[in-house]
Amino acid sequence: MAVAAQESRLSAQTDSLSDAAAVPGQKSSDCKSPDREFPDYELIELLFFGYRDFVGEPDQALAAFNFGRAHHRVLHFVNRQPGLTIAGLLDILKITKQSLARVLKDLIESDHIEQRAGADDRRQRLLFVTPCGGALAEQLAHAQTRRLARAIKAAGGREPVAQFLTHLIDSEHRMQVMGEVMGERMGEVMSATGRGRP
Amino acid sequence: MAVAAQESRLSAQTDSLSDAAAVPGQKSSDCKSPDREFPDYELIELLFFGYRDFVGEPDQALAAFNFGRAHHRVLHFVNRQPGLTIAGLLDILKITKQSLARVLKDLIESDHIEQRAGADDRRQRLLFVTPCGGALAEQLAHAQTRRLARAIKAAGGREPVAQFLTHLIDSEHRMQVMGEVMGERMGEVMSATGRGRP
DNA sequence: GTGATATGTCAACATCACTGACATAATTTC
DNA sequence: GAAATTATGTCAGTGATGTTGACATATCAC
Repeated sequence: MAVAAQESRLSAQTDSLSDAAAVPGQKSSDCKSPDREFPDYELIELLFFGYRDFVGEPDQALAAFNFGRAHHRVLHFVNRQPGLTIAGLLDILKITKQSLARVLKDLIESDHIEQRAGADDRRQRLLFVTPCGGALAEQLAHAQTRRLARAIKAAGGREPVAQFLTHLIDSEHRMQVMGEVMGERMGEVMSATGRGRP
Repeated sequence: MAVAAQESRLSAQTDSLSDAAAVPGQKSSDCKSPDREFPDYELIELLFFGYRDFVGEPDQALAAFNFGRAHHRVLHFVNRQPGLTIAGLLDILKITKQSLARVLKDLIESDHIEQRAGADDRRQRLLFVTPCGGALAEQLAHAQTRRLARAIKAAGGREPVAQFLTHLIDSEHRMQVMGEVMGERMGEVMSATGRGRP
């Protein structure tokens, strides 16, 4: 009703902002100009909803311990990279020392993670999961793996999915991330006190 | 498209084989216990890092407006579903009225979103993006679309990715989400005052 | 010994989520 | 037409997670 007329008026003014503001119908799906591609709203939203459920499942399980998503991330990476240092963890998570300290304190007090002084550098606090923490980390990872397996099956293969996710990462970070994700493959056999990330 | 579907179906059979062989870059191929599968840490982490960068880019752009991720989500869905109601938005975002009220207030005061009384039910506040808000929403969506396009290219096709993300969603929610994501496709031609979500 | 490094900690603050309670207006129902 | 229901607004309080900046301590490296 009055709405369409209003928008027409408004869009007439904002001609300079042209394409973006040539709004009335929001877009023109009929004209598929190659220079001005229509946003891929579908995938944007599927990624939103998919990720939400993906992390929502662990979130629920962690709520029983009064843990949140931040605890999960710390527990996950310490489980993955035994002997990880504080600095290493900060570099992976890209959060501040204080944010980490809070959740790490919880995890240590609840006996899910333990610290040991570094063998070579005794300033460092090497982080390890306890049996209890390792079990929890694995349990959560298994649930997520089951979900991933289902999704991979629907996708028709794991490799396209891995490629997709890898290239969702900023190209500047990609190599660093790959190193972290794949790290265990290379330096698998290490002494427990050896560094997780040299 | 049809090609992708065919490929999915065809490769579905060989997947169990290829995956079983390809995935376990993680664990060694020595012990492949079927009951106790090794967690897919790689994908879990790629999803974490990939999603972080995917939402990180909009986050940066929104910081200039003193907006956060919550503002982005609201702006996105209102842009996508013109005439969306408060209740509809709450149902999509799965947050509380208060959480929504805060960011919505910001978006309305900054002239990115506007409200109008419902035509049939005047209790409802139908939400619309302003030209300004629509432009911002589109700009952000375009940046994310470029990133997705790159990742899709690496994956070798869009359909597997869409399937993967769709099946990452809890099966109980999937249909509802599909309805929201695909909604615009079906009820494309609507008057501006028509409901976004009947 | 001096300076850099790894970590711990404190105070203060912002964002985004939550709960519960209550108010208002419009619609629906009987 | 009164009563119940619905859609929304709003207030007060809380919690989780992130931020900055400053400062303390132990250890290493030269």
